[in-house]
Amino acid sequence: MGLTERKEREKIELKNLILDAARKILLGQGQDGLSIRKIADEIEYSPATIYLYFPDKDTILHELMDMGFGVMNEYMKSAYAEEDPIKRIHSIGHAYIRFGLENKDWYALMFNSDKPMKHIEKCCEDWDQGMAMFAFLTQTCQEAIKKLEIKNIEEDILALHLWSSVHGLVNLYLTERLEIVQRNNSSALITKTLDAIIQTVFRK
Amino acid sequence: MGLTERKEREKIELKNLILDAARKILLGQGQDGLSIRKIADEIEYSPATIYLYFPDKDTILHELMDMGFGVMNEYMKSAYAEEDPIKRIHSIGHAYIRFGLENKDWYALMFNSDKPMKHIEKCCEDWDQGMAMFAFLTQTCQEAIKKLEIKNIEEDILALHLWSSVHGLVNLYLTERLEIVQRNNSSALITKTLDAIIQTVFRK
DNA sequence: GTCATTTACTAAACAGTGTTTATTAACTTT
DNA sequence: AAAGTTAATAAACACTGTTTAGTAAATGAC
Repeated sequence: MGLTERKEREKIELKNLILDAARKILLGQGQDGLSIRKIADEIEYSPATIYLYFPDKDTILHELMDMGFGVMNEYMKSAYAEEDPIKRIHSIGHAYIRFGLENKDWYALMFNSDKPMKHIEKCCEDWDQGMAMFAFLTQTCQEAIKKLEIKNIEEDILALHLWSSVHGLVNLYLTERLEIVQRNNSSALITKTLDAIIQTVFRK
Repeated sequence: MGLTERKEREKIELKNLILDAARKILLGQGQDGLSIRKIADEIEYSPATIYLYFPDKDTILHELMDMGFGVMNEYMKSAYAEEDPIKRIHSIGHAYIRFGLENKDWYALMFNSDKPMKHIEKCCEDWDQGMAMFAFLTQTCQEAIKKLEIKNIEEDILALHLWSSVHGLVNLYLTERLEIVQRNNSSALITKTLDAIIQTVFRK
């Protein structure tokens, strides 16, 4: 039965070919520019073929989302290695922002788009990589609170404070609201603001 | 020349009819569900007619955005009246969040959609209502910093800190990332987090 | 080797989308 | 009444996600 195995392999190969083409189009033309027909053109198959490998477009977007978390993890590597919890929070924050600013399309897909989330609702898959990252932040917050002996702050509230701040900053930047409100170098402004936030939170 | 005046009036009336239909569809079916053809159906004209009154769909979205700021200003009214700067920041924050959670479609259009913004680029119109609101927040931050004699914080950095936090919270909620990370009552969690943020920022 | 079955793929269609163009019908002015 | 202007539209163009019916090739059984 060596033949069926080869078939299996070829099926997976075409699946990857589709995802690869989708990734290329996403990064080149954004989520709005990503269509089933363009993927089909790219891999030189008919649009209908794609539906033999994926039930719908949302599923493809969800798979791309997972790839995006892979990219983000690269940015987080040095943060994962950091021993000191406060420095680690710094590192996580800056990595998060750098990832967001440098990967507009990945970011939008992972943190703003509701299409892959609707797919989650339907198919019971979860947002596990996002949850894992938030769990890591919460863990780090707990360590930081313990180390600095901060009172009256729960770690998950602090984690959410930090996450929403960087998420807000990245979103304001990516949707161009920042540069409208403040014309000068908004990318530098974000970094400065993040530093100020962390300083405010952990000041004695 | 009373006739031409009547014509003018009728032109404006149809323009308002279009915007009214657009608003109705936006609130009923979201931005994705809002199409030129649906507007045309609603007002019982042909789709092409709409293009006699608006150059493109983005312009309509931009006009809706302005209407959205009108709705938001209602939420902000009590905040505008508040004398004490710290209480005012509280009030602004809660009004912002309440508006966001209760008006998903307005919020997405005003603070996330890039389509009305692209229209701004093309037509040199600005995001004046958004800028005015941020200016009010910055002004309030300045007053608060002065009153509490806080050192080492610039008012615009603080304002951006607060804005990005609530913007992030609202977005995480609306895109359902919050309820995935934290299953229980995420609306209450947001309020709690906002209170914690303000407490952290203005603690002695 | 031939025939039946399964597999892989696609052309065409459906119902949508924003937008443009040519045309018609009605109203205004001379 | 004729000419000119204006308001509205039908139809088309180039897209979108998705489904269905049909074809051609590879495989399995005899």
